[in-house]
Amino acid sequence: MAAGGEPTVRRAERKRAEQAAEMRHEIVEAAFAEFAARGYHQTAIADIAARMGVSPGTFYNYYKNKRDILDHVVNAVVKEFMGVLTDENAPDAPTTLEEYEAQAMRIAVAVDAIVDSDPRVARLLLFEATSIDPELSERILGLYDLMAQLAKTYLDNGVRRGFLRADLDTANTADAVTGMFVGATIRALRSDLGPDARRDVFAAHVRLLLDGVRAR
Amino acid sequence: MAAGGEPTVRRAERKRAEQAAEMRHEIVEAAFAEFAARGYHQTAIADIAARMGVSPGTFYNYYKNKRDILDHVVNAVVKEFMGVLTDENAPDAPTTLEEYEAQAMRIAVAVDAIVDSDPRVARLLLFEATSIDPELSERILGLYDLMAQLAKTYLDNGVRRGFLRADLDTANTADAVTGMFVGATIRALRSDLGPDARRDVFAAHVRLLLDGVRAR
Amino acid sequence: MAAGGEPTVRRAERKRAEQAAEMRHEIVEAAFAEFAARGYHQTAIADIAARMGVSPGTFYNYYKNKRDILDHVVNAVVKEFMGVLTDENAPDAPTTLEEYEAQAMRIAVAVDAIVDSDPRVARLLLFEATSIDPELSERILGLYDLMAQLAKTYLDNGVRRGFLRADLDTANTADAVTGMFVGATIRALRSDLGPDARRDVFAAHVRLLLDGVRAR
Amino acid sequence: MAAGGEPTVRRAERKRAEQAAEMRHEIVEAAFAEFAARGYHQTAIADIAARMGVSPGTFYNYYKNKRDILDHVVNAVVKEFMGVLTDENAPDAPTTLEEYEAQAMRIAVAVDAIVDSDPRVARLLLFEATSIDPELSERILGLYDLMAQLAKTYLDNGVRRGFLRADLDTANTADAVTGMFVGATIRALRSDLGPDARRDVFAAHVRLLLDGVRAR
DNA sequence: GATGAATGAGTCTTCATTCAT
DNA sequence: AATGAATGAAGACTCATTCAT
Repeated sequence: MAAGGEPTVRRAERKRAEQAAEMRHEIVEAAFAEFAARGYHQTAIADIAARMGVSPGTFYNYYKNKRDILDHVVNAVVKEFMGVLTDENAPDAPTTLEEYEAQAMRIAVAVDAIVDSDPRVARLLLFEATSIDPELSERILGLYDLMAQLAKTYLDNGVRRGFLRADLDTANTADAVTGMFVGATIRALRSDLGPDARRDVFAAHVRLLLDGVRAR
Repeated sequence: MAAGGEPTVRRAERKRAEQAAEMRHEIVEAAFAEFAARGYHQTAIADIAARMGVSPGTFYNYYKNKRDILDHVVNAVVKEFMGVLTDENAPDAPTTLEEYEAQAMRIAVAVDAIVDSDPRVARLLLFEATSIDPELSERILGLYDLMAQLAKTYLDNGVRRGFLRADLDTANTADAVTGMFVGATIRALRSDLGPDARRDVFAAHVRLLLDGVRAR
Repeated sequence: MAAGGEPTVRRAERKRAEQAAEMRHEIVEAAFAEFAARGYHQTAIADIAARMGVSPGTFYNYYKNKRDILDHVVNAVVKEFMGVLTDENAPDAPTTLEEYEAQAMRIAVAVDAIVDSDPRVARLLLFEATSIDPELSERILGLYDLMAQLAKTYLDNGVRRGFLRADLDTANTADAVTGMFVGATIRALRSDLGPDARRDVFAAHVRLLLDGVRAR
Repeated sequence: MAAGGEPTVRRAERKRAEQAAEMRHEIVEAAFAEFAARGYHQTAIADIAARMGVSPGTFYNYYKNKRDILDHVVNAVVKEFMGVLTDENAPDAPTTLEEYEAQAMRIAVAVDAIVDSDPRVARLLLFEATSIDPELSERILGLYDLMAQLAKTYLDNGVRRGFLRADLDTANTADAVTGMFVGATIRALRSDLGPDARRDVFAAHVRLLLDGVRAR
C-alpha cells in the first residue's frame, strides 16, 4: 500500500457500499423469516420492515418490489441447499460400494441437518415458492432436474466402477433417487423424530437405494 | 306414482335438497378449475362465479367463504387421489413377487393416469394447498402419513409372505417408497414425456424399489 | 305492446342497466367537478367518491382506473364544446357579409355562454388536459385542428360567395381565426367583465376578423 | 491583482457566492429540461438531481421545495419569452404601415424561432404551468394581460400615427391580437411544418391582422 | 334462492423531504 | 456544502363479503 492509503472519499464510498450490501442481506433475512413464518401472500412489506425496525419506504431503497425480494430469498435458500449437496460431492468419487454408501449417508445427514436447523428453508422451497407464479414454479422444478443430474453422475460413476448394477437405467433411476430424497425431506419436515429415529429413516432410505426390497 | 307415496311437499323438499347438493358440487368443480389454473390467491370468488355463469352472491349461499370452498375442493381432490391408490389395493393381496411387482406397476400407472389426464389435481395438492395456512398444510402432510401407512401394509404383507426381505424396516422403508412416488409425481408434472418414456420411468422406479442399485 | 308487456326479469335488467348508466354519468359529473376544482393530480379517487357519498370501491365498479375516468370526462366536455360550435353551423350557410358577421357573433356568444356558465369546462380542456400524458395532449391538440377545419369551411364558403377576399389563404387564415377564438376563451376565463364589456370584446374580435386594423 | 484590492477573505466569499449562483442556475436548467420532457408531476426531485449528477439532498441546499424550483423555472422561461417580444419593440416605433407590418412579422418570426429551437419553452408555459395550482395559473394568465398591454401600445401608436383605423377599439383588439399569437404558438407546437410553410402561416396571420377577411 | 351493487379494509408503491455524516 | 439513506404520508387499486331487492 502506498503511504497515505486510499483517499478518504474512496474509503467512505466503500463503507457505504458495504453498508448497503449488509442492508440488502438483512432484508433478505427478514423477508425469509416472514415468508417462512406466515407465507408470501400473508406477508406485507410493512411486516418485513417492522421486523427490521425500519420504515416500509426503506425496503424500496433496496429492492424493486415484493416479487423481487422473493426472488432473492429463493436464490439465497437455493444456494444454501445446493451448497450442501455439492459440498459432499468430493473430488475423489467413491470407488467401492462402501464408500458410495457412506457418501449417500453423508448427503442424507447433511440435508437432514439443514431441515433440522431451519425447517423453514425446506418449507419455503417445497411449499411456498411453488405457488407464487409460473415463472418461479418453473425455477423450483428446475431444481429437481438439477438434483437428478447430480444423482445421475453418482450412478454413472458407480456403474463404471462396477459396484452398481451394469444394466442400471441411470437417467430414470436418478429421478427415482431424487424423488426419494425430496420425499424424505418432506417427511423430515413433518416428523418430531429424535436424532436416533432419524438415523433409522436415513438408513432405511439408503438401504432401499442399495438393495431394494426383494428377498434374496 | 304409487298410492300413498310421499306427500308432494316432501317431494319438493327433496328435490330442492338435491338441487342444492348439485349446486354445491358444481361450485367445487368450478373452484377447482380456477384454483388449479391460476392458483388460490390469484383466484377471486368472482372468477369462480363467472365460470359458472352465476353471481358472486350466489357463491355465498352455498359456502361460507373462500377458505371454506378450498377445503371442499381439497377434500374432493384427495378423495379422488386416494381412491386410485386404494382401488388398486385389491382384497386379494399379492402372494408372489411377480404379483407384487405387477401391482406396483398398476399403482404407478394409475397415478400417472391421474397426472396425465388432469395435472391440476397433483399441482393443487402438491404446490397450492401447502401454502395457504398451517392447518391445511398439516392436512396435506397428513396425506403423506396415510400413503406411508398404506405402503407399509403392502410391505408387511410381502415380508409375511416371504417374497420381501425378512429384515426390512417396513415403517421407514414405507416412507422411502412414498417419497419415491411423490417425487415421481412431481417429475411427471414437469415432463413432456411420451407414454413410452413414462413407462420407462415407472419401470426404473419399480426396479429400484425391488432390487436397489447394488451390483450382484 | 303485447298484452302482459315485457317479462319481469327483462324489465329488472333494463332498470339495472339504466341505473348503471346513470351512475356512470354521475361519476363523470363528480369527477369533472373535482378535476376542475382541484386539478387532476390533486384529486384522489376518494375525493370523487366522497363527493357522491359512496365508497372509493364503488368507483371501480364503473371505471377501470383514474386515467379512464379522465378520458370520459374529457369526452363529455369535448362533446359539449363541439356541440355548441357545430349547432351554430346552420344548414343555411351565410350568403352575405352581414349574415356572416351575425353568425360569427352567434358563435362567439355561444362560446362565451359556455365559459360563463361553467368556466371549468374551458379550464379543464385548456389547462388541465394538456399536461396529463402525451396521448391526451395529442387528443386536445387534435381539437385545434378540428376547429381550424371548421373555420376553413366558413372561410371557403365566404370566398365562394364573394363576400370574402378572393385571395384569402383560407387554410392558414383558419388557423389564425381559431387562435383568436382560443385566445378569446382564455381571456374570458380570466376576466371579471360584465355582459356589456364582454359584448365589446366579441365585437372587437369580429371586427378584427372582418376588417383588420389597417386604416382605409 | 491591483495592490489594495479586496481582502482575501472577501474574495473567497464572493467566489462562493458566485458558485452558489451558478449552481442555482444549473438546477433551474436541469429542472426545466425534466419538467418539459416529462411534465411537472411526472418529474421527481431525484430526476433533476440525477440529470446534474448530484444527490437529491443537494437540491434542497438551493431551493426550498419542488414548488419553489418550478417558480424559478417559470420565471426564467417567462423572461426569455418576454425578452423576445420586447427586444423587437425598438425604441423607434413604426411610423408607417409598412414598418408596422415588418415589425409584426419580426415578432412572429422571433416567437417561431423560440418554439422551433426549443418547443419545450412554449409547452411548459402553455400546458404545464397552467395546471399546478391556482396561484401559478393566475400568474400565467397574467402574462396574457401583459402581452395584451404590449399589443395595445403598438396599436395606440399606429392609431396616433394615422396608419391604423382611427375608430379602433385598441384595448379589446389588443386582446384579439394576443389571442391570435397564442393560437399561432399552439399551432406551431403541433405542426411539422417546414420553414416555408411556417412563413405562410405568419403571413396569413399578419395579413388577417392588417386587412381582415372582408372583400373590398 | 339469486342477484350484483356497495362496501371498505388491506397493501403495494412512490417520492418529497429531512438529517446525520 | 454535499451526500444519500431513511422516512412516512398519501393514494391507487383489489376483492372478500354483505344485503336490499
